[in-house]
Amino acid sequence: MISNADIAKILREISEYLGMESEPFKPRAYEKAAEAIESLSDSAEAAYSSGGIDALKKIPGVGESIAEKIEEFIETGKIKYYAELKAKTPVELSELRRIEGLGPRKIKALYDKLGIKNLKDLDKAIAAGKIRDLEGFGEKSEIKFKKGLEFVSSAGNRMPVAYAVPLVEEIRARLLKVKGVKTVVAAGSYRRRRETIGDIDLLVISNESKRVTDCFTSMPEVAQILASGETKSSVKLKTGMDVDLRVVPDESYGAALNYFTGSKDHNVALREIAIGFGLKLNEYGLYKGSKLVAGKTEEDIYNTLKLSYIPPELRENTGEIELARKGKLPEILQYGDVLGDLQVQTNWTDGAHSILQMAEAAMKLGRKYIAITDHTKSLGVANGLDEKRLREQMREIDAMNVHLSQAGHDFRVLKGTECDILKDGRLDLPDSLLAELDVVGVSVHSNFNLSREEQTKRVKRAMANPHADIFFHPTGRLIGKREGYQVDIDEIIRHAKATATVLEINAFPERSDLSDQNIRKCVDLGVKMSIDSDAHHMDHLSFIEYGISQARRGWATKRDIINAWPFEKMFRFLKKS
DNA sequence: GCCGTTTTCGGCCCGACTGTTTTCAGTCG
Repeated sequence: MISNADIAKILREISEYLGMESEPFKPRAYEKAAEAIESLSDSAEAAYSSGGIDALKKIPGVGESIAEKIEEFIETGKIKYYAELKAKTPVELSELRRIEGLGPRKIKALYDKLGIKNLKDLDKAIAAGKIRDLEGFGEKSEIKFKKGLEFVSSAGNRMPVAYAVPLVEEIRARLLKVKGVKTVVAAGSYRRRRETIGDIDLLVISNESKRVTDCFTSMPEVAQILASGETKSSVKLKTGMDVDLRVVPDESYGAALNYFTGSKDHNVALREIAIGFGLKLNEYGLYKGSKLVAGKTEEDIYNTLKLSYIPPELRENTGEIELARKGKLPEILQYGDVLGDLQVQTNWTDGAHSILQMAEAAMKLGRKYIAITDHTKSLGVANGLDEKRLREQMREIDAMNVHLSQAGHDFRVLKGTECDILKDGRLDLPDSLLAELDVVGVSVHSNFNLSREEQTKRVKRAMANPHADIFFHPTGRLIGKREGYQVDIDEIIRHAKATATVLEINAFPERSDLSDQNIRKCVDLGVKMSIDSDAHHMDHLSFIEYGISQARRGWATKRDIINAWPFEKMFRFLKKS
């Protein structure tokens, strides 16, 4: 089986090989095709097997020639054209490209002149002092590559956006204190709320860029200054994370924010539209000749380009621009739309706090309800509940609701479970007990290594149980720790439709499960979803916000998210099955 | 190599910074 990522990778390598020659436009074409394939929500291989080469050509950026190469790759696992390019310059591209400052042209020069094929060769050449004498290189290049090599091993991998928040806030607070600074905004993938970020992009509004830059590059977290100029500087932190800083004057705020938020593809598409209107868009504004026509706000820029405003979470050039042109962007879920939380654990199992503590914390956040969904008995490590303890917990919750209502709180605690799905797809609690609960979540916590077919069958059986309301964290992945279990998620989504099972958008940062792409599939099919914190601690309840981001990135509207509905409607929907 | 409310041919996003150069190519986002 060939994944979209595999196809994108080989197309991207072709692009880079072409970039080594003086090919002016082909590299861009391959690059564009790679990005399109990568952001496809469906498998290109599946598209090819049902629709042939014509289906491939429907992908934007894929024409006759690239479609043929993808076909060859799917059919034979190889692309001859790629092999020829690689034979000409047999280097480990993906390795060498991780070095800051090494692009296709320099990689080629190093290979041609010193025979450098990989990082090991590069290390040796540096040790022998060979780089500095090379034409087009020098002593500084040698030092830069040496530093680059040090960072490759500790290279900051992408991290869930939530985990970058404290760092971003700290840097923001620091820069805001610099004299002359009006605004500091984190843009880039942070603002687009991608599930993980690879670097941090900060935009500062100030007329005194020198002061800001000095403060920024001398922060204690900085390990290396990668660039430091008039308006732009860039550092690598000791953690391996890159942070870019851009300082612009007030009148360019909207243009700079738009430029710096990206995505790159979205920006390129906007600039092409600007050209169509005889305008030029850059980070300082939208220009007609040398006259500034928009730039103060992002809204101005979109409106001048005859587009409706596009929220940052949608700016990936995956169809949002066409819809904005027609004024038909979906009204995506708003922050604040989620009224309650349908997955919360307590100290009855592996959570840190009591039911009451979690309820009070949720009330403080303005929630109207939470479902207590502790683990079940087969999850021994979490001290999962058996029937007897769950019944005890249910009595406590009933009493608590009476107490809360008497105290005048418009808040409800729902009786629920995160019921383990057993190896054969049966559930860990008897149907008679499940029938008495308000919310039955089901989830996989064991037997991760089943085959794709077996795992899919197992989950489908659990979802088919008439008491199963929500399938929690449907793919089981933990970002940076483990891939999800093997499961046919498309089949699960179809099955969710057929059985009226809700699929969860688990907002716990390292889960972020469903992914935005899977959310969009659910939206397209009309499968309902819930956004839950999976809180094991009071502080986790606010993770809901990241789930909302994820839902927005998946183009979900209020209609798609059951806990954005009024309580009664949500409750009726759960109990319907 | 791709693409079309300006085009089936002739365009292709735009600018900052660095290092190695005496005016610019390469890299990056």
